[in-house]
Amino acid sequence: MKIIQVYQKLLKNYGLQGWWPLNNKYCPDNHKLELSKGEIFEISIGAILTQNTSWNNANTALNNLREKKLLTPKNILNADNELLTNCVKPAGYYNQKINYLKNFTKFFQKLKRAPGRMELLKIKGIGKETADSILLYAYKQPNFIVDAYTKRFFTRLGIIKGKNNYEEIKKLVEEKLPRKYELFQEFHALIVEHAKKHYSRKPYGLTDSLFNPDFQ
DNA sequence: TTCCAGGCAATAC
DNA sequence: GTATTGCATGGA
Repeated sequence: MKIIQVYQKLLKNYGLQGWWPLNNKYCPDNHKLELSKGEIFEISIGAILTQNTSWNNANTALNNLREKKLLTPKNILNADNELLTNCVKPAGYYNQKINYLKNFTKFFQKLKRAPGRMELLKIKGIGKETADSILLYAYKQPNFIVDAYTKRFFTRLGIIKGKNNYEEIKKLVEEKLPRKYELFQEFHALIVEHAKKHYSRKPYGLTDSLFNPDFQ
């Protein structure tokens, strides 16, 4: 099956996902909206908080920060450390994440334009997936995000085999699909939605009735 | 109780 | 360059 067909099948089955959730809401018309600087910051902070953590846990932390008025660059950097820690705690890895948040925020404060991927990757705490999440959802750059779900799902479909690294998988998708951010946003969100149901527990994909002909 | 979540950096080989 | 390990909360 071609990659574009995988996307079409997911879209037909689940519909538009409207990522990234902002202020506890998904935005189906996110594609058209011009994001404010505050919204760009919130998406970026959320991308860091959700590293290897469920969105539910990350979102609790995000709401804590919002409640304490810490969802602005200035206030995060001036925040009392104990307060910041308590806000971030539900997201897990809080000792690391409060520093990751500060590192990104210092970078963000000086930013006058959309960041480059390389610049983001230099920040301690921003790896490939987080950088691509920020670029794709906050800055609407056509970067495909590769995550653990994507690797499992594509492996199961036979799209990738064995030891593909992040950049190879990313390139594969970006070269085979129209380079539009709207498409990459929806595709990634759809993969996560589908994979949550069928690729969370080993053996991965055993219940994947949508893509396994044995179930049809 | 065990397993896993929208990873990353440091370290070891 | 690839493999392993520590980081941590909360839900299923």
